Amino acid sequence: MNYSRQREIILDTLKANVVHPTAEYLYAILKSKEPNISLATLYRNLNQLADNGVIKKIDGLDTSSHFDHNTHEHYHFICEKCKRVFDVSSDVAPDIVQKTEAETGFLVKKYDIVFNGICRDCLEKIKESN
Amino acid sequence: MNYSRQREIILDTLKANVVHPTAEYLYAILKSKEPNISLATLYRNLNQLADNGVIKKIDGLDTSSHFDHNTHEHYHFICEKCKRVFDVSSDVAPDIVQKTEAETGFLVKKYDIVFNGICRDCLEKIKESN
DNA sequence: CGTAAAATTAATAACAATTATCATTTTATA
DNA sequence: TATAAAATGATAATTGTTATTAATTTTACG
Repeated sequence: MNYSRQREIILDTLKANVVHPTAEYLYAILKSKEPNISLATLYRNLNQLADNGVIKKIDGLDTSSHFDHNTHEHYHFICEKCKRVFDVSSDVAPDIVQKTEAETGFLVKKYDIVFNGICRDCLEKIKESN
Repeated sequence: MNYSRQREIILDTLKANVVHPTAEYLYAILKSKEPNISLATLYRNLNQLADNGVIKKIDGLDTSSHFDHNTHEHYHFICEKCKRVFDVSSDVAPDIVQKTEAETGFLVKKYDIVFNGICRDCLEKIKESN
């Protein structure tokens, strides 16, 4: 991977985001910093960064991929009401890779856990309106 | 959900499949039984069956959704070599929903675990060729 | 430094998977 | 059996993403 100004800006922008943005969301922000950046450049670099383990690509949350600068082991929860994505600690599934490899005899290279449901804020709102 | 001949055939075909087919794969099989069936009908019914909990939609394995007639709690593994999809027992992550709800205060409605790696057969083949 | 090879870019065409539309047909039930 | 709701087939449209290409930028090295 050679240096590229665009990739640096993409990574910086992702790091500055507490959310787990989609490419489309990131693109809107990037456009204001770097008006000539191309959507293809964004996708190319996000995939490249993910392939090199610098960031993480999250699939299965909704129709598009999301991207996460936090590469520490953790999972994700998407709220069906507000659509926000939250982190879930890896404590909820201890030793899952070792257990899976032991059970199957397969080699696990990567894995992900995705939860769907209602977040605490939205649960509160529902409770209030009743 | 009213009865429909096409939906019955779709469900029967899915049940007869040990694999976890994509819509495209299923469509090829269906065509031979029911030549006039439409791809839109297939997608419509797969989503409908999944929404009603009759089958399960698996996302995040590869670029397309896969469908599973087995609705018992279990996870999936896709081999990056042979592309086959395998079941993984729910034992590898005991009480994950309760733990997640306790940790987050969120309501978990559904979740899925997807593993990527190399299956035992492909590991053997790699070992042999060395 | 200068320059050639390799990597990256912007722009956009192309693609694959899925969903929407709509006129017609099938199903449930009064 | 008449009628309203549900489902269908055909296909257009949409969405998210990747491929192509000519131009530009970056890197390696003489």
